[in-house]
Amino acid sequence: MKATIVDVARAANVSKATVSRVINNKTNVSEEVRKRVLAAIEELQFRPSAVARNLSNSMTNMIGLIMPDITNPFFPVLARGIEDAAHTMGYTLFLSNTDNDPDVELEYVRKMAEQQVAGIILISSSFTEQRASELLDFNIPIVLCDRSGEETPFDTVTIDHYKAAYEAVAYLIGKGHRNICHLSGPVSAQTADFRKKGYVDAMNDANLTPVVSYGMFSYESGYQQMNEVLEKGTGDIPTAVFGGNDLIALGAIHAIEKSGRSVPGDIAVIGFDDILFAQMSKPLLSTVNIPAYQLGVTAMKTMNDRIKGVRAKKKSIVLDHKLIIRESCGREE
Amino acid sequence: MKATIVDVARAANVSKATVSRVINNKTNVSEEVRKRVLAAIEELQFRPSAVARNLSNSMTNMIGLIMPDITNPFFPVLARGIEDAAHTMGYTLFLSNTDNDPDVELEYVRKMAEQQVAGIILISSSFTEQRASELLDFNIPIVLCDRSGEETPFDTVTIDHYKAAYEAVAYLIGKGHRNICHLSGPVSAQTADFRKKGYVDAMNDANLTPVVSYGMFSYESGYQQMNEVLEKGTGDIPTAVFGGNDLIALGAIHAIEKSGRSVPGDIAVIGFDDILFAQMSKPLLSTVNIPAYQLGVTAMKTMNDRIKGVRAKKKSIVLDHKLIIRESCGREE
DNA sequence: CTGAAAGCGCTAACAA
DNA sequence: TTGTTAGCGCTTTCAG
Repeated sequence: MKATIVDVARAANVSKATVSRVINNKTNVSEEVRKRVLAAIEELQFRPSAVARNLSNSMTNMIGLIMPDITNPFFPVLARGIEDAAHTMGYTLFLSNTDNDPDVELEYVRKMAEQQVAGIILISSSFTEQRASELLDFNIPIVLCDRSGEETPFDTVTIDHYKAAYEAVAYLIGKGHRNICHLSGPVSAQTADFRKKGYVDAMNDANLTPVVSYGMFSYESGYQQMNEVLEKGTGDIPTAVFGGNDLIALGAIHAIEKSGRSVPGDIAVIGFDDILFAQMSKPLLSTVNIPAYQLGVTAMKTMNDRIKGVRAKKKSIVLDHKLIIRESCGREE
Repeated sequence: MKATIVDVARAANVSKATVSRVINNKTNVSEEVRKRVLAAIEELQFRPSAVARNLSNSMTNMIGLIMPDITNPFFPVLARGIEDAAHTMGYTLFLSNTDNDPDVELEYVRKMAEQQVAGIILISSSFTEQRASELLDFNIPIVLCDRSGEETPFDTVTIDHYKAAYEAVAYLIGKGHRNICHLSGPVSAQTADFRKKGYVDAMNDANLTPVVSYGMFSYESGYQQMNEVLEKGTGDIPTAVFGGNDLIALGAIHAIEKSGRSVPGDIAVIGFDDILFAQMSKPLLSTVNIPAYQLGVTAMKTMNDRIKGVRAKKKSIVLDHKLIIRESCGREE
């Protein structure tokens, strides 16, 4: 059987309270007694039960992280940022994947609420008003990450997807492209939607006609979407493509090259996210860099402030993105 | 304030015990009372505290996952396998990254032990005997994943890194290569070591001279290691390279091509892991496929069996790897 | 079928 | 400075 606080108390010939005091580094314990207790702890290999502490404090140091899919190259970096920050702040992190299924998402929120997590960092794909009110019912700190929404009641840490997309497309337009198509992610995903809007507005502002195709945020989807675009006939073939994320862009490049065309020679391609592989592909992928790690760290900090009651009113943080021009859309002159 | 079991009991006009019975689906509750309680639960939005339950049961349903770095493309898939399995089995998963630091690793084990996790799935870089005995002291189920060791007292789920490496190198030799170098990961990593041994033995068995360089399991490291090899002078330049993992192999390809040589024309390259990018790179990367997802699922199953006490004696599972020939080492004739 | 009561391991007044 | 005593919210005998 594992040693408990009573065992230690007995061994050190003190009360539980005293043992509690020393393991919590309270000052009001005589040096002599403290030593005795410490010795007993060492002796018995005593390790205080977080469960019992949590119950007693009616407060845990666990944070729930709910994200679409850790397997998507963008998320591990984000998760790492969160975990690192959580660790240094003394929290422990729960991981879960929703595959963008709202029901699964809610199930996880429920599960984590039962675990009495101190807070939940949510990377929700589709964030509706109804969902917001459901979440509010849990009465637990939530910070939305990589999803914005002035309209939500929660703290928010994200980048400006709309603006970033607008800039990427504007860049393409600036390079002389008139026929630019957008290979978007799923309609239901908020980020996909924001990026699409940025694309559409950039096109409209330049008096160009937006053309968007919807798919998944994956390499295969990008490949397939691009193939469909390519099959439309010579006249309609774009000179530039804006991918909803890097995976899509990479898949598109594959399709383009397979069709005998070159990137950026025949068709320029630009992605979104700046995942690790964007710096390894051929051609090197031009894309919009999102500070994923920093996003995670910031989200965790925001969460901690919220938990510690540092601030009462909602906070919306928007980190900076950056257009990264590499090879896939033609180098800078 | 959140509703507790007493609130429900009061509202339903029954005792806590009865409420407990219904939330645990015990049979000995009359239909009428059950309904009344259920109504009260719904009414009060009651959600049983896992913390309290855990304390009472002196057993949690949390599993700790300790891995080097979720940011390394191989791990997210593994983690996903574990998480999916954990979820369906009713467990909740803690995530942590050690960066291969044994001290950090131990710190996390300690932390998770305090959290009273039901078990720990450990992907340990360097697994010594001393570490094994330290771990044993925690007296908590541990399954080693992707790390083997007949010599450890723990359950183990892995693939045969040695054999896989041997086969990859033998394949290269079979293709006529005599001068094959190995770009290994860090000496301290067990997997790197096993793979290196497989390489060395394959070379020796063919009366060839092994040449190995050590680095990190990263793209940059592969790039740099390959550059060093290339700088050695024309005579020593290998005709084939075996990368310690895919990232290294990909980095090596970059270095090779940058030096004006071609892959696989001048130098054949083969990697290890079969990460997502191996199927997207140019040339497509030949590599050894590790069933990462399956590894995760199996590890979690093994853990569950252990926790449930299905078996007492140690279990060592070795899953199958598979040599995947794509483009980077020359296509099959 | 239902309730009373003890206890899981720890913390936090309140006394001494 | 140290000990006593209630709980924290739930499960689980043991009676009835």
